[in-house]
Amino acid sequence: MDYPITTVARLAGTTSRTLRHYADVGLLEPSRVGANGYRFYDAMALVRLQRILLLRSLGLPIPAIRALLDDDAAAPAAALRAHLDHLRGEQQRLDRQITAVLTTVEALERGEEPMPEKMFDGFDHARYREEVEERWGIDAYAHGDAWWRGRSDAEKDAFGREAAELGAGWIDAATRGVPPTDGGAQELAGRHVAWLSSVPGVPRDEDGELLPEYVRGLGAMYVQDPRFAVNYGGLGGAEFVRAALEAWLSRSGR
Amino acid sequence: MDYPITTVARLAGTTSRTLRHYADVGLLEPSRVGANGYRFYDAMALVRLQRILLLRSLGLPIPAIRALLDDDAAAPAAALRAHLDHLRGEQQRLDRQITAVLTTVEALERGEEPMPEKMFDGFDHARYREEVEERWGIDAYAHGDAWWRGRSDAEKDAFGREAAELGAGWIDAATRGVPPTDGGAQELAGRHVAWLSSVPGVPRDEDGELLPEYVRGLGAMYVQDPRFAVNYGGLGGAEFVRAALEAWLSRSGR
DNA sequence: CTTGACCTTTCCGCAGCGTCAATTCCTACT
DNA sequence: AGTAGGAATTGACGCTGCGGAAAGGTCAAG
Repeated sequence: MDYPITTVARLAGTTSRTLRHYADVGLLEPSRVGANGYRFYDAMALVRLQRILLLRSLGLPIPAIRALLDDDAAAPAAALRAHLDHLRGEQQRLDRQITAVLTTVEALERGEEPMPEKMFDGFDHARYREEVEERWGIDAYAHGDAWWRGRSDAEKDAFGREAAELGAGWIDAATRGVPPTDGGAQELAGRHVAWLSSVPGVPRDEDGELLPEYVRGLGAMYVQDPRFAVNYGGLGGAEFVRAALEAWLSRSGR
Repeated sequence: MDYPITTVARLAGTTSRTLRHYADVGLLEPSRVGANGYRFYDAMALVRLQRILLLRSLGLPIPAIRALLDDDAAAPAAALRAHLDHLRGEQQRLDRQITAVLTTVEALERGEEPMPEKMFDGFDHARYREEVEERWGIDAYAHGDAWWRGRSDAEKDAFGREAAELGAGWIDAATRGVPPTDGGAQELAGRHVAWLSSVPGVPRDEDGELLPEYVRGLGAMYVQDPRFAVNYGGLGGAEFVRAALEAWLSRSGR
């Protein structure tokens, strides 16, 4: 007792194309193939199909399903838990992406320029000040604009160039796969802080050192706001920068 | 002043292949192409690249980015809000999938059969009873097993056949795109309730009618548990069934 | 015998690049 | 000038899970 392909497809709520595909990838063979090449499926095949469709509705990839169904020693619960971890990872990624889109949309609707204007800048001036002041409540850049306009073109260029070099260095370090505590990354962190420190008006302690809170706040901002993250190769790069800055702070006695 | 492709890729935290791909799909053309075919990018191209990478890091598809950057009349905020809706939809889908995987994993670890055993059944007996009792606290199937074992093979077959026909009908209705309040769907709902009602031991009121709470609970269970949803073509089908049952209940005076 | 429904295989398409492969180009060193 | 080596180029295939179209067999009914 077996049934032709369309009947099976209707019964199981899928398509004949899918059934052929499953046969192609060795996931579900028809129980019988007529002399004319027609495929037929019996009860056992239907049970297997139900299982396949269940697992696919849970999002498992086809090779995982094959392993689960074919390997007698396979532990379904363990496989599903692993899949669950993967799904949770996706969920977190989505969450972060949503907040990133949201901050960008809100900035846009406040009338801010959402995208970098100055090449190699990585340090868009007005934007930077507004963000820092609004979000972190720090009176940085009180005289920022005046300072910037007071620089010579060569000085502006040098500042921008260092920004670009830092960006490229961070991107390189982040994609090389070394930990943020790595020597190279820590050197970058030092340079980054020095670069920040070259700006007058940023918040400092009595010794003239940047406030660690300020550096931490910037790190958080790099991660949260894609308009900054883009300067470090995207979200992953920004997270690397934040971690490296954090490590640098704790290593240099906060 | 322009830069070769690898330099630009490193600066922007991407790859030369990606830049070529963007040129292929008309998203970012190099500002200059040497006589030898080499690509070079100037400051304007870099700015555009930064914007592209920012938008991609937000998850926007390439055609949307092209529309945003090329169409002067495009409203970036609106596009991003639309994208946000899409992301939220994905998030909800993920949430539901995660709970589905979780219920399956938990059932598995309680030692239950996670997958359908009886073809055309859609009504696995022991499972059904356990689920209903455990989850909905209803003393259904008090005599269920005895009743089932007492049936003749022909009766079992008829019961299973009706289950299969209902399943196929639901799948068909759900994929046809009609609303759950549609006449055909409502007729299915009626048949479904009658089918459920043919089982002794299910909870009823004084008139012998199924308790609406019981029907509602089953509808919720079809949606939440993929082991049931699979009988209705997956999550979407199960949601259709739940909605149709709900509508049927309210139309038949609760 | 023809129609029409259902079946077959085969191949392109999709999103966004990664990853060869084969080839050419530029720079630097001898 | 020759040559090695690094960097660039253009194809073209691969991946995921099928959808869909083309071109053609099969089968029951009229």
